[in-house]
Amino acid sequence: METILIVEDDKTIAESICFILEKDSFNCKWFDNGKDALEFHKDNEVDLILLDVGLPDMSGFDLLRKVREKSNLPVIIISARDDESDQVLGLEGLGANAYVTKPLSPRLVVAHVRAQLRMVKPEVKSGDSKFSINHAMQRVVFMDQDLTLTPAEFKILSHLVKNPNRVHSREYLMSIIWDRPHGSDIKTINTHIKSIRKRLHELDETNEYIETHRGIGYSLIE
Amino acid sequence: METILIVEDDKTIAESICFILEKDSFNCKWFDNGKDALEFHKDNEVDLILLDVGLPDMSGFDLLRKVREKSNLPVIIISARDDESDQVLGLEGLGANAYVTKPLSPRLVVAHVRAQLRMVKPEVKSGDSKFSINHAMQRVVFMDQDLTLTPAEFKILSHLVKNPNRVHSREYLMSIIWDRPHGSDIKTINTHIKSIRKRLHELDETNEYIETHRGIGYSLIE
DNA sequence: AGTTTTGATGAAGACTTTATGAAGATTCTT
DNA sequence: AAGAATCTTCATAAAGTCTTCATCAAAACT
Repeated sequence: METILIVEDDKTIAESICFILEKDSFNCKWFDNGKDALEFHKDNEVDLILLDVGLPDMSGFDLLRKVREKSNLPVIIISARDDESDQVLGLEGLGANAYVTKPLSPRLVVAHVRAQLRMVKPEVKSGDSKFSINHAMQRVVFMDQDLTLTPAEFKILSHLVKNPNRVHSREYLMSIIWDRPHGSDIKTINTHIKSIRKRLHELDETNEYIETHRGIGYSLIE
Repeated sequence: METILIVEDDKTIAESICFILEKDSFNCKWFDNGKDALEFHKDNEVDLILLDVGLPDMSGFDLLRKVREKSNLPVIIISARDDESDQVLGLEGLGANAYVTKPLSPRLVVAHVRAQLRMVKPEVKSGDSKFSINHAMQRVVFMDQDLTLTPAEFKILSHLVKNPNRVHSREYLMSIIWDRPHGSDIKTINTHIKSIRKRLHELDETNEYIETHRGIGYSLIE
């Protein structure tokens, strides 16, 4: 599920956007200031940012600049001002991906969000990957065969399959296994990865599909 | 060079957009009707479409639908109407990527074009450097190939790539590797630079990309 | 030219992170 | 409640990475 980060100091607006997005089965995280949002972005996997440029603690543009130092993810700017030079600065200078002006309709926001995410994650579905997901059966299909996985293994592997070719930190993979915080050892993930690899090897000796990124986490290679 | 297809029946608008885009070194192709534009798109490589929804022969939405049957390329809709349900239909239903309303400023159009192309072709962005950063995989891309780097090497090289053509002291590069103060020998950096150079040489014998500045530090040359 | 300083290089060892197998703890099923 | 499956922890092995050191080469200085 995609995580959308909303940075918006107007609670009413934020809540209505969140409400719509979550009804559309996005995972929504709201911050009313730039500092906390940056913090969250640093430690968590975020798929898109909705950013109000008029924040109390720092300019939205500053926040965007900071985000862009580290990542490339889609950012949609929300602005009260329909000011052209602001738009150009945001889009061109700082690398925002879209710009919507207030008053904004929730439907339109969702439309923009979808339009951006469609570009970033085009081939979640049936590419020529050796993997696919059978949600109904809670199974991952690998080379046309159903993999027998434990619940934790399924959560991890299906996430990797949905987001291949990118690194996922152990912390993030942990958060996928548990709904609520759980003070377990981060190395637990190593063990789960080990058993997933073992199951994959039973069907395909030759290749290594899960790659280790030292000091960071794991990724699935297509 | 990127080819932009403009579908717009107002000659004045089309010309001014073309003028700006070509000054920005895009290759621009203008059609005043949907049929010819579709024809062109079928036989030529197009990187982005700027589409006026109010066309004489067919609705821009129909054109968009036809384009989407075959390809996924970014489409920016130009509309005289600031009508929300049109926007939602274009963005969500038909898969447009952005929506701008008239009257439109050329600078803003270029900003939107760049914002879209940046997503599709990440390397188009600033300059034609041989380096870019693959954030998702925590890798530096050099001449279209992923470099395998250790964590310390990635931290150093990605910093150099983000800030090319300027000298970075060893002290500063050290501070990038460690979060907290760490009483290590400053010459450690020399060794890291050595191994980064070695990896670069494996892909490109001829050139020297990292320059030594005696008594100061290192810089990356573009 | 000779001396001094600074950087490059290759290799060794210390250190850190990950893999692995197995045991204990927990949860689920029957 | 017993048994099975799963999850977590732990100890140890293995792999990978970082730092240091000795030596050589290059540049700067006298």
